[in-house]
Amino acid sequence: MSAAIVDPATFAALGEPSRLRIVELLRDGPLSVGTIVERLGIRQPQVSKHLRVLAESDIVACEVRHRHRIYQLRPERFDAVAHWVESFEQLWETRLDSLGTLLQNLDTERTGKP
Amino acid sequence: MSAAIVDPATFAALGEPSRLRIVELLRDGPLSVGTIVERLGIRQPQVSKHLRVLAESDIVACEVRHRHRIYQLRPERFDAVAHWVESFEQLWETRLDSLGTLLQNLDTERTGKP
DNA sequence: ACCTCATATTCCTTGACAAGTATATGATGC
DNA sequence: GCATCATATACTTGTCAAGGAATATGAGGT
Repeated sequence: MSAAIVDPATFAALGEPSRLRIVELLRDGPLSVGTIVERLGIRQPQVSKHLRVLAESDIVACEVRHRHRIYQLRPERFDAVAHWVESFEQLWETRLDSLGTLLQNLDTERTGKP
Repeated sequence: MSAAIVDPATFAALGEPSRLRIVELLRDGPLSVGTIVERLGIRQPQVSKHLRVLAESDIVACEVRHRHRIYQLRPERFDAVAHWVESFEQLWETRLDSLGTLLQNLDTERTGKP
């Protein structure tokens, strides 16, 4: 149980700004497509498309409710990501000094963009 | 402290398969570019480019070590992701039955990809 | 100064993906 | 059955990012 694997597609799905907004909206509870549309100010087709991507990554699930389609987050993927991150954090402590002061004051002025 | 925000760019960076592989390689410790190249079998220029993206997202840090450049993971982003995920997981328990059996046996045969 | 190793950068091409618009589906009520 | 509401899909277009190949940079050693 050392590895902790996560499908890159999960991250890719969350990497799109609008999709991340949708996910954060759904954190507070299930919502219909129409509600998401009006809350985020994105057009309905794009919302549907984004939800499709999220559904294909098993990040959300859909339930048909009367006339509406209610989308909700699925815990499994979040658990997977949680475990994945944990598998990294365990090592910070373990390795705090294993390589000495390899990176001590790493301010590393990073790559200047034009 | 309710929100827990993560830059979508962080997820986007991790969403690229090769980049995720690099990150997982680095989980076991800092590595030089050349080592990553030979371990993953990706060409050097792409590795450098991927590392650039990861560095711009503050996922990795670079240290010049003699002739080599040693890349290492930076804990901060992982902490951020960890908190972000936690902000979701706290709600699963809270809401376990709030909508009844909304998603019970959700096997949802998802959209068949070719 | 030159050569070489290690890595970064540029240019090019190609494929993926998101937004926009229009249209299709599908259930519901009349 | 027809109209309508809610949502999904199709098609087009523009943009951006990844891979490939070649080249540039830059530090070390001699």
